[in-house]
Amino acid sequence: MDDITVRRRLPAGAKAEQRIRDILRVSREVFAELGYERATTTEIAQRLGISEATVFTYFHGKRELCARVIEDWYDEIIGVVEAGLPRGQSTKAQLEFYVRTHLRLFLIQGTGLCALVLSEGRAKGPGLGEVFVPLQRRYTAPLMDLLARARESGEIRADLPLSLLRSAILGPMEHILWDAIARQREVDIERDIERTARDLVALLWPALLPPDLDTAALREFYGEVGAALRRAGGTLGQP
Amino acid sequence: MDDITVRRRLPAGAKAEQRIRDILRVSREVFAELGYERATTTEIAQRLGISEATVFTYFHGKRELCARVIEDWYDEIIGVVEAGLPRGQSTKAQLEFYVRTHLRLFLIQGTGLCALVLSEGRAKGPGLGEVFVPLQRRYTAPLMDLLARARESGEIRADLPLSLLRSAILGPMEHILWDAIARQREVDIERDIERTARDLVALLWPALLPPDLDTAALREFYGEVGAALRRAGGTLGQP
Amino acid sequence: MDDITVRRRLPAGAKAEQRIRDILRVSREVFAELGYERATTTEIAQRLGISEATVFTYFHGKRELCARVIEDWYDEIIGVVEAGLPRGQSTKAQLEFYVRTHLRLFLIQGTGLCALVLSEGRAKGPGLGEVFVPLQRRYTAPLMDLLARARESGEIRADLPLSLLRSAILGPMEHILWDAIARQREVDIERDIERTARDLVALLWPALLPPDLDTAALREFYGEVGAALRRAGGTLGQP
Amino acid sequence: MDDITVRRRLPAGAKAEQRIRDILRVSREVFAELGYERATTTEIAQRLGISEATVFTYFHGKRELCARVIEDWYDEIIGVVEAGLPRGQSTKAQLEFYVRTHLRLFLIQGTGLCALVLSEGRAKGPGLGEVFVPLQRRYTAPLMDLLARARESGEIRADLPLSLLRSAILGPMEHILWDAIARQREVDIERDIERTARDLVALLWPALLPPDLDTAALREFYGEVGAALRRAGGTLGQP
DNA sequence: CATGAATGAGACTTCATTCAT
DNA sequence: AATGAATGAAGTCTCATTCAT
Repeated sequence: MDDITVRRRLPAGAKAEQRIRDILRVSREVFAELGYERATTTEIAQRLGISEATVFTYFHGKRELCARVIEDWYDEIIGVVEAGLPRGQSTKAQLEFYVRTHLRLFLIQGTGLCALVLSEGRAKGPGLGEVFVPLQRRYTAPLMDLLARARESGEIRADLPLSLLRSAILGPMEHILWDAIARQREVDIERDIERTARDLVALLWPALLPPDLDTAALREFYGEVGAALRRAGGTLGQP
Repeated sequence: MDDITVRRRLPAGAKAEQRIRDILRVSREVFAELGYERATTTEIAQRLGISEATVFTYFHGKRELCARVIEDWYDEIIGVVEAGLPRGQSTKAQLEFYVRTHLRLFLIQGTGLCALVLSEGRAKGPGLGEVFVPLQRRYTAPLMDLLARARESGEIRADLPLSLLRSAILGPMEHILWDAIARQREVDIERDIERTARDLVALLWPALLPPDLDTAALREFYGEVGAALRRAGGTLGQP
Repeated sequence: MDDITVRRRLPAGAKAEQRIRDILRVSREVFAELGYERATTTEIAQRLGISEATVFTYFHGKRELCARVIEDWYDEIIGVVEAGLPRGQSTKAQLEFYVRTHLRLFLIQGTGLCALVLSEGRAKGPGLGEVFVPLQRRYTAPLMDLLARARESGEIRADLPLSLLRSAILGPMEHILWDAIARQREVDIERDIERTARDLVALLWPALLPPDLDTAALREFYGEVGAALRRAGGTLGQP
Repeated sequence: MDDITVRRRLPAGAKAEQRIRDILRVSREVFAELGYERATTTEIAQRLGISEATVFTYFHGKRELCARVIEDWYDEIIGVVEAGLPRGQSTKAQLEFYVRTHLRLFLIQGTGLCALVLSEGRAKGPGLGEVFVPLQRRYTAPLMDLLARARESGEIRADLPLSLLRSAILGPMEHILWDAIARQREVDIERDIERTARDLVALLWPALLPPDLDTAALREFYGEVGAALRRAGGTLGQP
């Protein structure tokens, strides 16, 4: 549609890349603070101490710029999660990591961006909407994988759609974040995040477990494993 | 402040009330579709087939109009919930009603408005923010009451803050809605809503119950052993 | 020009006249307070507690209304001056009356109208300008007559254009009024007016007198008249 | 207050300064012709053959633009007067210079601006009023100084407030200007100004001198007797 | 490459005025 | 006669975007 118009080639090179990084960094701030519509190219250029025209030298327009900001932000989050997820540990531990990491990343700078995504993701007209779907998919992929594996092994319940489980985890997180923003409490974030993440997983964990396991069966299993452990302990020493 | 100028008296009659209703109805649509900034008074007037000036005859400005739209929408939701909540039935049944009602109201038209509230509620400067706080409180009041009563009677857990429980219920709902919007599947909504509401409560219900510490610990142990076994299985083959 | 458009007939009758008087009274206030452009038909109607449309039932438009307001105001002033001017007394006394009367009429309500005339009288486009010239002439006529008579009798100087003398009297009056408005001192107006009028005439009077009369000749004349008076006094008694 | 939004940095260069001068020049014309309210940014832009937006690139709004126009105009007048006032010469000569200079400056372009100041200086609300008070003071300062010095030396009368003397000089000037505008006679301005200035000072000068009480009283007596004689003459015939 | 400068398009808003009732 | 209701026309102002230098 629009792409009939000829687009000038954007600059490239080491210096150019630094420029681009700077513009993206500041744009992220501005879009996060003000949202897409209220953010202005003027503001971005001014915070950088450069001319507005320069911004347009490196990006084809406000929309593209914003799209890049959001993509980069997603990439960052996805990268941190994929790099740090303690795959060796228990599902619950991985879940806690996931929640904690997200809360931290969002609270530090991401709430505005979160709002940005939420509100711009739905624009009807010539909005940013198209950009989001694949990003959203990549973004939730680690969590979906985690849940899928846990379900295959029977560790978590299989009687409900995975997407519902995902919503039950991401939803509260977002809600908590909005609440935090609304209340402007930015004090003692670190501590709060730790505790909130632990509390939230503690709260949700029972919801994820298979509902049909009988306490009696559990006890029996517990007893048997204990006995096996004790027997092995005679040979191997305490684990 | 600057309002030395006298404002035209608003029309008030049977016809006028119909006009106001019409304008509000269409404005709700437009704001919901486009958000505050992208929505234009021109669009609203055009959809109604009236002059823009007429809109300003009934509302003092875009902001006031939007505020009214949001207030009315909240009022609607609050009204429906308060009127229909089956207080005589079990907590779980009430919760199901609450979830079902919200999903329905939001899906029918409210998602855009939801986005509106979410994104405008945080606007700096002379935004709509001030309007929202009390509305938000009234809006969550029925749920908070429900939870508080259930907690006093020992029916649900008391070891975590109520606000967390609230987030664990409202959050997933919003997330589900966003998901639905993003996917544009508006087919078979009625059936979906019924099932989704039932599923969601089924999912969350165990999370709300007081943690039977024994059972919980057992379940966790069970899960962890299973996981360890699987991990080892990768190396050793099935035992 | 504009008068090609058909004008509806205006209402007439006793009731109608009262209406017209009311509208004119309030319009005068509003125009005086706000000036032509900032005054609105809305404001006028609202202060009267009537509908805007009613104003247009009695006047063809804002412009005509304002023109009537100004005409009536001029008529008032002219009437008061013509009725009260003490023609039997000395020129100086008449001048004092003229100045005092104007200061009072303007200060009580006229300053806004004065501003109105001053600023609207000069509008290039489709302004009110045409209305003013004849009014201005009628308005200054009493003063011009007074000066003309005094000049014919040799009482005041004949070496300068009458229009200059007129400016030397009206100009300071307006300047004093502007000053008073600017300073917002509306305290003790009555007393101030009295004194200011006396002072101003005292100041200007020497300027009006013929400059060439020799003090010596005056003294001689004085002596002769005095002698004549004394002689007559012997027959007639003290005057 | 609401100025959270960042304002575009104003251009600043040689070209920019020329632009600013052009805009100010034309704006002065337009405001002078039409007054603040009737003047439009559209008109200003059109006369310059530029886009309206360009005007707003250099000035933050109509009000600021108008304020600048008036300030510049005051500065011009003040500058010319202060630079040219022949302080070495007689008080009367200085007064003549002052009057002549003002008449010239005002007649050439200033009458509209004079009206602007007069009518906008009194606007309620967030008008231009605040700008004027200090300007007005600087503007009248040279005249006030001149009068004060002359009074100290006993050259002019001390029995009336200085402000009255000032009004007696500035007032007629303004009145003469209004008159000139109203009559649209812009022919032979130079010659007219010279003569009018000389005449006006000739007229007012006696008013400023200390009242030689004897002479003044005599003149008054003379005038009154003459008047009485004339009046009686109407009845009695010439004596 | 960077930018100063300009602008088209469009937003919200006001208000005198008309007309059917 | 009075008015409720509607509106055309116009005004101020913003901002993403372009282009010559």
